[in-house]
Amino acid sequence: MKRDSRLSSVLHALLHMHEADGPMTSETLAKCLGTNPVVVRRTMGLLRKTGIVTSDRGPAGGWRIAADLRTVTLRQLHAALGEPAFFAIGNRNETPECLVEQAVNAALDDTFIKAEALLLERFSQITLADLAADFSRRYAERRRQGA
Amino acid sequence: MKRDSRLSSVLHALLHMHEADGPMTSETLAKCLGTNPVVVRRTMGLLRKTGIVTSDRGPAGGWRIAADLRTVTLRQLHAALGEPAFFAIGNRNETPECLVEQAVNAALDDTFIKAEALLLERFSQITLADLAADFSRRYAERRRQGA
DNA sequence: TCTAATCGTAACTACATAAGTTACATGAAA
DNA sequence: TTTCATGTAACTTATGTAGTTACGATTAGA
Repeated sequence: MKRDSRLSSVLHALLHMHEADGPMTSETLAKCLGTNPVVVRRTMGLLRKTGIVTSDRGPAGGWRIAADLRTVTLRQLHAALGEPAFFAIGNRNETPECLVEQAVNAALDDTFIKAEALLLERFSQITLADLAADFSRRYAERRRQGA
Repeated sequence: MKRDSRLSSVLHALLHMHEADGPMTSETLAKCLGTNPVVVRRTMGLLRKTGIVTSDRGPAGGWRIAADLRTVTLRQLHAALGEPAFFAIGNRNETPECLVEQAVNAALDDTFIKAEALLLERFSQITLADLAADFSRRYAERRRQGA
């Protein structure tokens, strides 16, 4: 099963945009991510709808961050992407008549609901500013080691 | 992305086998699950490899549970199925050069590793006997309510 | 106004994987 | 020997992200 890597992609893109002076084009971002400009536009377009980024056409156009990094959480980004499913495992039938299957679903649902709550909770606590700070630490560390 | 429902399926099948007197055929199990006998054989075959069930060919053949329900956990069943991925979301690139992407991966990995640990922990605490008992409660409840 | 840069988007292909299906070989019981 | 049942290969279907091609729309600047 192919994994959805859009959250990873937009985080990567947003941090590069944060480091950049002006707007970044889909072309440039695509090179950073190792993908295609159309994929970038398609995915970033979802963030534009919620006001996290803006885009401008024409020469000197491109993508810019439109929000304070301290206020944008991973949870908001996940929501902006349409809240894709976290889990690759699920029930065979969500509303079964069979009592056996109801017992099975109850056990699995209980577990997955708790795991999803944990994920959402953590996602709501991590901001873009946190990631930017972590990048800065890694950058300083690499320079310190002369790499 | 299509969800893997094999764990749900084998749990459903195992509880029906537990309730049954003798062995159950792939045909019968397929009807319980609303699927195809070949799918049943393919999936149950994975459990046979780890000794959780046995199968016999010929007339009066079929599938039987070969383990004590109190000793079989959801974690063991997940392992028997080949430890399919829990998450439908992942990193774009698992071993990036880019420091930005490393920071992104670190944040996501930290969250997903903790969630996976929670899932495995809970799965290791739930046995087939627990599910069978829950089914019995539901069954008694339905009878009590005259349904 | 013309040109080039850039996004917006439709339409199609590629890919991965569980599930479903068909077909047939293998083996066991009566 | 017949029948029932599993074992398994091979193929199709379903689903959704990712990748690609193509082209229209918009904008800055000469």
